[in-house]
Amino acid sequence: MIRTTDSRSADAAARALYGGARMSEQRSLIARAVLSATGAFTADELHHRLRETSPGLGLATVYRALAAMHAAGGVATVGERGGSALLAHCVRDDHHHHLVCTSCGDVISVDCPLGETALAAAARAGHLVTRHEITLYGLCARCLRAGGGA
Amino acid sequence: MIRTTDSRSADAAARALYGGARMSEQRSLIARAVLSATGAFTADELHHRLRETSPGLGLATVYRALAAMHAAGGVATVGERGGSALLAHCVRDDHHHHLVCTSCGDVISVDCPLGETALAAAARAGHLVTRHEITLYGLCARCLRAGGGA
DNA sequence: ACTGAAAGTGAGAAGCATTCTCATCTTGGA
DNA sequence: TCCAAGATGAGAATGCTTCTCACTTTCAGT
Repeated sequence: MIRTTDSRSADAAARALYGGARMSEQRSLIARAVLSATGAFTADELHHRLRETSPGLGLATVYRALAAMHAAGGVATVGERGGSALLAHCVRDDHHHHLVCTSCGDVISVDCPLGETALAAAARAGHLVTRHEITLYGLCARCLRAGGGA
Repeated sequence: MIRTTDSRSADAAARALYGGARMSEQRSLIARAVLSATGAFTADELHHRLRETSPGLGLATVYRALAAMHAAGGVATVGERGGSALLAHCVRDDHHHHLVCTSCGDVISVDCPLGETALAAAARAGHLVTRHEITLYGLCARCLRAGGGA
């Protein structure tokens, strides 16, 4: 395997994304691309990015690696863009959601805004909420300052 | 056009779903199926249901009619099931969300649980939330009483 | 280091929901 | 009634994602 500078710590971080499963050179590359990604990405975007340095990498491999990381909690689905799932690197293991910046694509983790009281209306009516999905879109602080609000 | 009992009021209700656009026999049938649906449905489910009485009805026609109703605000996307979009009849024109009963498929409209304070965390960090999507899954009061919680 | 079974890979086919194309009706205002 | 805009049905096309298959790589146990 070709090793680059800082490969040991990068390997450890990459391996962590898969939750300790078997590691291949391709999965390592994919994990590093996920770790170095700024913000959200689609599987296809990640594949294109990786193709620049690894022309032989298959799209199915990217999907499989992302699925493995998803299962291990290393990446999360944070929304959708143009019909494709938007993914992002995520290490928080507590319950939270994501704010996707529609300007730069960056992803900010936010605490779940749904508390006991917020769901009181449903509870009062006798319903039980067992699962919820929240996706937030907006502008991150940087883009907001840069004039995104103009 | 074949007319059934109560067709005049049904027509009016059906027409309203499209927001006053041109009306065809097929669109009328589709709108009535939407109005009589109990809970959420996918485009394909609706098509199958309609096929029983209207064998010639095309799937594309159902998709087009649903898109028209969606644009007019007569139906809303309330979640997803097995890769297909879950739709439901919805007439509330204020901002709200939907609770999909995972047992019977019924859909309950709920007020948006996100208030000013709920988004304070994002605001404090300097971010701006411009759009959000919330999908709630759980059990409706009826299924809960019927032992769904067992 | 060697071995073998389990797991990963690449290419392309397949699956699926949804949209588009096009020739042919319908609709509804003039 | 007339007719242009709009709707329809069948199937092709599209795009995302998953599966298949033959082959290669990984790694625990030796």
